[in-house]
Amino acid sequence: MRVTELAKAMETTPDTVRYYTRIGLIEPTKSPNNGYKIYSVKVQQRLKFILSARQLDFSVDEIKKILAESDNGHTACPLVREIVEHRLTQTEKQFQTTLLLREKLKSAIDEWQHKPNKTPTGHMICHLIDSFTMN
Amino acid sequence: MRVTELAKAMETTPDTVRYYTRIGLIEPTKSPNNGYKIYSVKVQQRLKFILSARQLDFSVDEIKKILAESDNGHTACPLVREIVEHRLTQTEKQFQTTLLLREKLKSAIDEWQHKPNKTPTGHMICHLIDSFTMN
DNA sequence: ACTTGACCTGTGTCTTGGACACAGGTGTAA
DNA sequence: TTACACCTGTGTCCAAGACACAGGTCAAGT
Repeated sequence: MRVTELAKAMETTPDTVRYYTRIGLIEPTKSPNNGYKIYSVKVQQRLKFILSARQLDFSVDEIKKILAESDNGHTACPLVREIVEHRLTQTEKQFQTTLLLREKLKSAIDEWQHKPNKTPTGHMICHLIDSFTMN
Repeated sequence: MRVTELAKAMETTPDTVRYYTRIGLIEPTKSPNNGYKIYSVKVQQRLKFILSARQLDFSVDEIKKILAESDNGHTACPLVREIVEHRLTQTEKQFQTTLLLREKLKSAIDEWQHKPNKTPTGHMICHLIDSFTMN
């Protein structure tokens, strides 16, 4: 398979496949006649794994480590468990941050509803934001 | 004021001040003797505005546009209203995404609890992830 | 055989918002 | 004077691809 073909089969983009190839996560062979990259079924399975891990928001670097472990014949499971735990705590934080931002934005919109537009003065750029200072 | 002094006064980092300076959001003058950048009170107010907008997750590029409008003597308020609306819808999406990810991670951890660690085989890298396919 | 044109290829560069590294300058104390 | 802590500007780096681009491929049409 060539890059676009593989991308379609795995429901991702050619650029993503190229990127993973570029950083050495997957290793195609070179077609001798035109130099195009050729991906085997084995590589396709590997890509599937990578994409699944990405769905769980594993970083590419983390995935690289997992694959390295696996390539050496060792269990990657403990590492995977560790990463997923870490990612959950991070996601919780992210969740709180997003929640807070949402509230900020809502209350800004709310607060600005009955305020007029103003021309900037020397010491004020936009009174909406200038007067909207939160913690 | 010099860079670190300004950063401390505005509760941000010198690197942030340098960055905004580098991209032209704020314009210090040069000290003639040592070439250091000197920030006026006017610039400090401008930086305060920028940081406030960043708190609402405005992008630096959006802020640049707002400042440009204001620098030309026009109201930036309509633009600000537009951006904040847009940012809210984006944040809502982000919120849903984070929510979904959190659930995924939780159910992964849950599901993996009673599964053993396994050594990789030729067609399997980590059975935890390999068997965890969602939507 | 030739040509058109659509699609495909690899490689190089760009993105965000700063963080970090680094060589050298400044300033105060001894 | 020297030592040393701190400060400075500039250059580079980060993640995870997206995008641009010059050139290659291939089937259809002539």
